[in-house]
Amino acid sequence: MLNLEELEQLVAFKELGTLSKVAEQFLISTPSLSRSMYHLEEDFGVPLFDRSVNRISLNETGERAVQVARRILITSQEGIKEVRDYDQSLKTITVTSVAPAPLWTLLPELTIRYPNMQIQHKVCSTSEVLEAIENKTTDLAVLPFAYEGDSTDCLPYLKESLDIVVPLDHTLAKESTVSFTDIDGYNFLLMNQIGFWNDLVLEKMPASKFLVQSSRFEFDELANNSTLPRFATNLSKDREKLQGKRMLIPLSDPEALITYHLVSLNPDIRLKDLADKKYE
Amino acid sequence: MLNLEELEQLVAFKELGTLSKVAEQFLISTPSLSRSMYHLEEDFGVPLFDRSVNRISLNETGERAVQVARRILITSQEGIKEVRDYDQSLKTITVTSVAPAPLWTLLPELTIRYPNMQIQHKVCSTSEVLEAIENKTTDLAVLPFAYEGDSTDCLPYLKESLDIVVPLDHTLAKESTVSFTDIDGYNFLLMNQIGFWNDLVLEKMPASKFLVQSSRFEFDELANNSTLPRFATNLSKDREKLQGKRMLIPLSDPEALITYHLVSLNPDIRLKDLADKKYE
DNA sequence: TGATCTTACGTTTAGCGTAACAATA
DNA sequence: TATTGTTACGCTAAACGTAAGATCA
Repeated sequence: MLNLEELEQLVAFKELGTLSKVAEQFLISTPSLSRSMYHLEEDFGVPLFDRSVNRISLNETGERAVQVARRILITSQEGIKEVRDYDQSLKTITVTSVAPAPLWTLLPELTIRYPNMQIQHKVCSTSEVLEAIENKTTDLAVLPFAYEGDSTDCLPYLKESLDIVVPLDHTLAKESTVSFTDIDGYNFLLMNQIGFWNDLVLEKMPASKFLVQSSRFEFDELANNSTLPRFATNLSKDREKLQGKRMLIPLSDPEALITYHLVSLNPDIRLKDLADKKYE
Repeated sequence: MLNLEELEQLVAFKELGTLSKVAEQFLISTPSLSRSMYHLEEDFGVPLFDRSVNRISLNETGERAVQVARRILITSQEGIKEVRDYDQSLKTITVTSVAPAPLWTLLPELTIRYPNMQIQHKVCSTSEVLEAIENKTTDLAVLPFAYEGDSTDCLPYLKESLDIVVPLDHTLAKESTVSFTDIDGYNFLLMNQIGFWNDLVLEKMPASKFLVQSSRFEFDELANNSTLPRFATNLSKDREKLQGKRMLIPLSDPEALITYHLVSLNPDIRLKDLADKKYE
């Protein structure tokens, strides 16, 4: 039966050319390696080397055996990785959400309810979340609408409504509500990595330009020290930081009020334990 | 590093269910197997089993590890076979011919010239021989025409011309030559496994029916004890067996006289040593 | 009570390194 | 003469089997 370590030595011999160098690399003696090479010939059942008294080299069959050895070693290494990854996946709950807000309550809840599990989360676009559901590459998904899978577990979780934040002397500041049509054309400050909302405002406000920020710190600095309007929601953490210098105006469009739905792809995670009770 | 024998034991455990049965099959003790299973968990680096005090079973990761183990073992077994086959191919000269006649001289010549090599031969249709050349699955090929490969070694080898053999009182017996058109419609006795000639007569004599024989003995019996016409060539071994009871009539069509060409796909086999000197 | 798995323990053996040797460049 | 591969030999560590123990059906 083949021995994977000897196969590695065979591949190393192909690359280094002499047993001495292989011995150096593997930190073993040359006699040991010499024996390994004989052993390989026994295992394959055919001669793999041309030998003169102090010279050993691969024959044609040996060259082929090196290719075969590489293939077996790769299969083995990938196999180990596959098993380890699978083991890890059993210990990890993966959450994929269209927006960050639902994660603020969901992740702590998961941490408490599954204390032995690692929680992994990701915010991305609606289409990417749907893809993750179809491919079952996530345990838990958060969508801005109900998922119409056959037997897929799906429950409403949270409502979020979009507002705009403008300086008190802004043209729009006198309005009590605005629509996307009203604000289309104004340039907005926009935080990156907010998944779903990104796509929505880009679609609804084609005439606007967005100053997209990836860093929260820089976003906050710009938000407080410029007259550029930005977005907020009923769940925004910085809702109270307006300090009377900014005005909050809700968006009247129905698309600006969405209900997040949880989708569970993992039978071990029951949504009834997680979903807000007011939806029961 | 993984051990292939332990992987086999893992697969066997999946199939047999208990270590005792695996131990029986592998002719080793159960403690040894118990240790192997612990060792596998070390190699993969993750738990593979659920253990109670006198019960061991695969967990989810273990089931996945069994699939991985099967894959590695198959890769390994196929690899060994590949190397052995390759080694064998280096010791074998494969000859693929469109007809048997060229082999009668070619095979003995090869046996003498390459005494350490096994000679393997096969007679098949022209298209199959061409395929073998393209795929390089043969060392030596015999075609009924010259092969127009770029740098491919190709030399003429032998001429063969087709005759028909009829009883003395046959309608055609008075002719000194015949064409395929003349004999189309007559039913013929035909030996199987003559490759190229089969295809030719079937193409040239669409109105004829052929009584195909696979056994040389039965063919000879029918040939001598029926009035059915058959084919022969200038190289036929049974040419002298006519005993005055049958008549040989050559075919006049140019297609009935062909020149066999040797094609070598193996640089170690030089055609100059094999091809008939009269073509030089 | 029989079947199953694990632990403990003594033994065997397979594999390793050192030393020595032969041959090459 | 330095480098390389193989053989010989003694030793170590890994692997094995037997025996014994614990648990479950």
